[in-house]
Amino acid sequence: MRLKILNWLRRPEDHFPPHNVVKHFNDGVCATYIQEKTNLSQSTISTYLSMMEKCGLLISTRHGKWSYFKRNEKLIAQYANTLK
Amino acid sequence: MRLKILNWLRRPEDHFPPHNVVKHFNDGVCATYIQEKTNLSQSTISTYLSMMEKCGLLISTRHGKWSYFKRNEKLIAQYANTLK
DNA sequence: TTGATATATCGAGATTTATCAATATGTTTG
DNA sequence: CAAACATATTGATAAATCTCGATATATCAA
Repeated sequence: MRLKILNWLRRPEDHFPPHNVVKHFNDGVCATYIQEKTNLSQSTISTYLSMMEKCGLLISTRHGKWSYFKRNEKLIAQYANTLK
Repeated sequence: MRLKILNWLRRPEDHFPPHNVVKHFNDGVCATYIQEKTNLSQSTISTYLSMMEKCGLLISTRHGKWSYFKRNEKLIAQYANTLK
């Protein structure tokens, strides 16, 4: 599921509805949208996203009550390279 | 540990002693050497290696009583690419 | 300030994984 | 063939992971 999330976040506009307040995906996608798309519980997604941030795979930005998550391309590229 | 094994098998001559009967690494490295290097039990390594073969990550060749394992570069490249 | 909404944390159960010892099977060699 | 050696399979346990519901915390909006 976390790999899927990483994939969706490559091009958020292809996988998520537009945000209502922040009118772009510059900081990624809000946790709620990700939760809805995965059908996992809110607590699970919250944990996943913060784990992934701690790992360096994601970058999170808080805008008011929402947390947005986007890929940390630099780190992801490094991971992928290590594996390769 | 399995990632380590995959790494060692990139250049067996850098990580394993030479084979006594089969005088090359053309088919990879025998299970015993891998087991010794990992310090995992024989049964664990046997299971790991056959899992990895089933996954397509390794190719195994039996020469007499020995089983040799080498990387399946084609499949590995595909995996790495998918992840990337 | 309060209620509503978004996210975070905690504690727990079910499932999966890592790993072993014991044993079985296969292969060579004297 | 029998002993010796290499590998495979089985059954088991401890640890890790997945995932949840309940609850806590943070933030906005009226």
